[in-house]
Amino acid sequence: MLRARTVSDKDSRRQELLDAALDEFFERGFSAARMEDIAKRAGLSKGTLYLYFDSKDALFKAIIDALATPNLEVISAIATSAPSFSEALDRVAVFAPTVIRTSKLPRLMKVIVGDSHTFPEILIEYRQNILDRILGLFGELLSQAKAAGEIEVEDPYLAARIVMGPMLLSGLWHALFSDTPGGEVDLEKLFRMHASAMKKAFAPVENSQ
Amino acid sequence: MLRARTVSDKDSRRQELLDAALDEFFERGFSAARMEDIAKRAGLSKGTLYLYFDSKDALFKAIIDALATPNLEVISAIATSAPSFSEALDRVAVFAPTVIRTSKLPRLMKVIVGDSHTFPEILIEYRQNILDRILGLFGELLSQAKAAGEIEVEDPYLAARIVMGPMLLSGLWHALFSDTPGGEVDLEKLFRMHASAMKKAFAPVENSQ
Amino acid sequence: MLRARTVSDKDSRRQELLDAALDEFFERGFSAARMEDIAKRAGLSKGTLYLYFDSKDALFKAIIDALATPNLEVISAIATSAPSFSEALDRVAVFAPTVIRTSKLPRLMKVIVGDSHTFPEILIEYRQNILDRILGLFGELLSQAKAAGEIEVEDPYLAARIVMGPMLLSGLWHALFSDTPGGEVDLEKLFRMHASAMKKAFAPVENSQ
Amino acid sequence: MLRARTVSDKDSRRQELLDAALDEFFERGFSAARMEDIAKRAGLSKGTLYLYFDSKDALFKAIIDALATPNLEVISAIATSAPSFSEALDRVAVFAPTVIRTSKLPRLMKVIVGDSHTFPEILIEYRQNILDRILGLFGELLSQAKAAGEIEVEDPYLAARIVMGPMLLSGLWHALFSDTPGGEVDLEKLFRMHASAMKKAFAPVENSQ
DNA sequence: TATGAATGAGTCTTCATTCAT
DNA sequence: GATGAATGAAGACTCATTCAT
Repeated sequence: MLRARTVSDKDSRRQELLDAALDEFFERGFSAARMEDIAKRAGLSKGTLYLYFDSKDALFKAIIDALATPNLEVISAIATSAPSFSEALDRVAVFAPTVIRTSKLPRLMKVIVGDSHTFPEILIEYRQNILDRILGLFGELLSQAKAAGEIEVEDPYLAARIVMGPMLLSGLWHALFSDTPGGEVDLEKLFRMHASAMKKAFAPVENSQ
Repeated sequence: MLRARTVSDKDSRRQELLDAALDEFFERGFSAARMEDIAKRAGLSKGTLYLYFDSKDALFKAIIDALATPNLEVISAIATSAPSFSEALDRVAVFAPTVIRTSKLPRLMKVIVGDSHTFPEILIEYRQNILDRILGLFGELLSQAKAAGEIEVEDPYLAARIVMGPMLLSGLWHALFSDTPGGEVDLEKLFRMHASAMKKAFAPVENSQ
Repeated sequence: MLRARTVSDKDSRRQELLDAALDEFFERGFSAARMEDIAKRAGLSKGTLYLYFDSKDALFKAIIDALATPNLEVISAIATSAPSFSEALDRVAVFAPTVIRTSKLPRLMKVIVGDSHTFPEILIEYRQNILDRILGLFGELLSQAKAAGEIEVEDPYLAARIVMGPMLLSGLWHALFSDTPGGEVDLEKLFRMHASAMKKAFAPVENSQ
Repeated sequence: MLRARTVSDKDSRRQELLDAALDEFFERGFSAARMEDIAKRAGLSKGTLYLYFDSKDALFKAIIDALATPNLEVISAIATSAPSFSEALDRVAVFAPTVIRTSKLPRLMKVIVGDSHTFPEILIEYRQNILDRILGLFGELLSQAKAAGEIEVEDPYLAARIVMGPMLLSGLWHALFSDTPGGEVDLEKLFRMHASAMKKAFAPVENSQ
């Protein structure tokens, strides 16, 4: 392989390694993934991989770091920019299928679920920094919608789990089964139904006298 | 260790090994789990473990076999015995927290998600025999409720994923985080809200003239 | 298995175990042979085998002991009872094919060649007590025939190796190849030719003027 | 250990490993030989051995492959280049002692006899490709000599076994006993006698009127 | 920087041997 | 005496990591 001379060369090579690693971790699991395979997948040799990451552990952590924040931001953008709960659900219905199909998020979810045990402290950190944040955003959204009289809900932060549940299910399902016969799901239709269902689920009770 | 002489001795020892294995696979992942640790957790030696299971692979498959069907049946019982969709949701609200807290199902879910790659064929089989079945049961339930005019829903079998989503989320969450500070969730409240939300989500539109 | 009550019961059971062990050692080699398989082959359990032989090593040694002397005696009988070298060869021609085909000798030869390294001291002992003895008997036979003017030979004890060579070859060949296609040898014909060839090989030079 | 960088470095290291493996297989038998000992004997570590051979099995097969053909060729050269049976025997008398004392052939013979059971298919192949070929060469030699009136023999291809027998005996004997007291054999003398004995054994009957 | 040869700790699996029943 | 469950030492093989080139 040619040498990476410039800083941006190094950055892009680093990124290729992260991508390759996520793929291998996803396909084989952290323990079973081989450093040499990761390097090869990125078109490099085993030794070179170690110029970029000190260890397999470091590689794992780097993946989490590299993906957690951006993903959080995307989701955050959807949740916070929407003027209403209803509008947020519509945006989810539009974006979720694409995110599930094209982003690394579903693969990352699978890796985190599957290999979390390797670094318990990372798992806790991840939950606090990412998952709690995301649930908090949706909880906040519901909370504000409730305050605005848009919806009626007992505990907005718990309700966020009801809203997010189908997304997790769809993401993991896609990661695990999308390429097996009978494993395809019509995500567009599903999330259209999801938006509509959630709107009705939390709609204020009509007291129309 | 005392000797297992009778058939039932051997059965119970086999069961202890399966339990120990699920725990180890759950805590460390299939690859990283050590046969010796599994044996020790069951109070036996490495060699003895091999009297009961031919290999690590066989142990993994035995876990799936031993747990898949019973779990399917429990869920099936809830879904099919209910006289209505509404009643089924109420039952889920009652049982789900207990199942999530006390059964092996959440740990099994985590293991299957995390180590699915080890035996791709098992994963597919599991999806077809268990997951598709469960989703199918709920889909059927929704379908019948729709036919009975109890609910209004575009695609009952897709809607089943909306209903199941929060269960998966709660199960995995419990498996991963229930023992970490801040990871507890009020499952009773959550599933009460879930039942109520789902009832409203698919309630027929009131045409109140 | 029924208990061996009488002394002769025990003897015959011991013999069955020795036979089974020779078979397994022959088929798998000493290292790879499993005590359990030996026991099963004799219709007994692993534990019972240890009532008769203290260890795998002891079993190996017992085989040598049990077979070495009788075999030596049979050969000795042929070599010493013959009134002449010529007559001895004729008897070999008659007996060798049967011995090769039906006795344990060829299998024993293979085991000794193959697993001798396990017990170097046994190998040396075996050479001295059995092989040197057999070669010595034939050497003696040749020596006497030379003294009697029946044959002409430079070194009778070395010549014995020329006479014995084809027997070893045929024995090992039979042990290794007799049951594979194309591995059969017409032993009767071979040893008839052998007898005739050896008679001529060592015949005194005719100085018939 | 220094690194093998060039192709020829790797070739020679491979050869060292083959030599070490033959030694270990010869001394301990295939089953009992330890990969680590083989590696150490070649001055390498266990892991490095696996860079050159995929498995213990592969190592065994590689030994056969590496030695079978060259040995066949040497023998073939002696057998086919001789102008007469008599001349061939004289050449054998010259070469056999050296081959037995210095080549790997006797050790290989012992390994093949002793560990044949490990790979039955290799054994059959070896018999067909090497042993049958060698016996065939000598058979052919005898056959031509017979046609030329040099010798008189009923079945030249069977007679080859009579000629070869002492070579096998001497080879195995040397491999097993040459380094034990009393195990030395005067090979030069033996093969001189062998040549002379075989010439006489198959000499045409003098019909001297 | 980049490479891949070398290493050895770590893990699955086998099996001789023991011993409770 | 007979059995086979239990044990743990031993060995094949893998792979993260190092480092000479």
